[in-house]
Amino acid sequence: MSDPAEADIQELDPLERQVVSVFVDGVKVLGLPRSIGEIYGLLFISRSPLSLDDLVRRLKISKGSASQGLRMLKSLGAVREAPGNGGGERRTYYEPAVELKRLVGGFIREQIRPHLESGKTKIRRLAETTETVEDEEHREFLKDRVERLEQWMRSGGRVLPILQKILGQ
Amino acid sequence: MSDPAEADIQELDPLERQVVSVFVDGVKVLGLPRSIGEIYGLLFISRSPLSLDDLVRRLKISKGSASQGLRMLKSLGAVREAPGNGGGERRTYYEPAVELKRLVGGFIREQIRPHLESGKTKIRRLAETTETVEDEEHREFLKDRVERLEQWMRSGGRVLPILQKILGQ
DNA sequence: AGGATAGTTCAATATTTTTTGAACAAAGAT
DNA sequence: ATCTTTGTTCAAAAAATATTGAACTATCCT
Repeated sequence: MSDPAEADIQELDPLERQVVSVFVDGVKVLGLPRSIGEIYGLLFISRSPLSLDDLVRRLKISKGSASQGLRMLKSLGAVREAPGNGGGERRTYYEPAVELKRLVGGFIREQIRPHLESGKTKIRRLAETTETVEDEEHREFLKDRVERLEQWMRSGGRVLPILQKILGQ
Repeated sequence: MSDPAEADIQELDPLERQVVSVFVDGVKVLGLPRSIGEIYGLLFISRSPLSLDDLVRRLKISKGSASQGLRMLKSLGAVREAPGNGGGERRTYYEPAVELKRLVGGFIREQIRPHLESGKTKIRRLAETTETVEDEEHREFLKDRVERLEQWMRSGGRVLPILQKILGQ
């Protein structure tokens, strides 16, 4: 069942390690866990799709980590299941999405938008609280600040599509 | 020396708590520690500049946290020392920078650019490693991937100034 | 049905990051 | 010169986050 010629490859070679390290750094900037970077990095530099088990073996991470990592990467649209490995193959193989547009889109959709939304909600509530302040001068100051927050949110909303457009090339 | 009427204000009022909470969420998205959000948030909603000691008392954080937090916020250009509180005042007071342009600029300069730079360096080294691969077909595949990484970095570099421009309004 | 292989879930553990607090440094006041 | 107030530093403690691994579910194969 096992193909020794492939199964024996365990450790990452130096080049693979370099690539993984680039992505580990990359995802850290985005606030995602290291395992995400490792998984995506290895997929990115592999010529053929890898199974969950390949990732576990080669990266020496737990099955749990690999499973959760793949789930998140799928939700971000950063990996997809490799299409039709013909006949009776049960295991699923994964390949990376390598178009920046798609990666950025997924990140914005999954990680940025939700926070922007919940921020807007909080700020709306804040605006209401502001109204109840008795002292007029103070109230005007607060309104001014809340107004500014709302402006920031609007700018944020405007900038995302533009970001996507520029990075989709 | 102490002005009881002011010094007695300890707890944050509900509105202040709401604002602080918005900023705590906000900085979390950016990958900055909660204390940064608390400090900036309280400054943002305060009508007059606050001293390090005010922050410690009102936010119930340690002097160390306040000091380090203020240092980071200064480096980001997100707070500045309040100008000339006249005569013999030794303590320094801080006020927030409230222009989005400045905040975004500081964040990009301090948090994004350095990572972009070190990423580029790593990728340059990677390109060299790629050259040493014997098998031509494999080498060509790797070159293709590294090329793509370089493209991503270029896109990143191009997008930052545009971001700043759009948010500077 | 029973066995084997693939993959998921989640409580416990490990790691990383942040915060604290006490010692220290700087500088004005007496 | 010494005391006092203000602020900084950094090792240790606490909190937050990620990873593990074992129990579980699903599905295919005989």
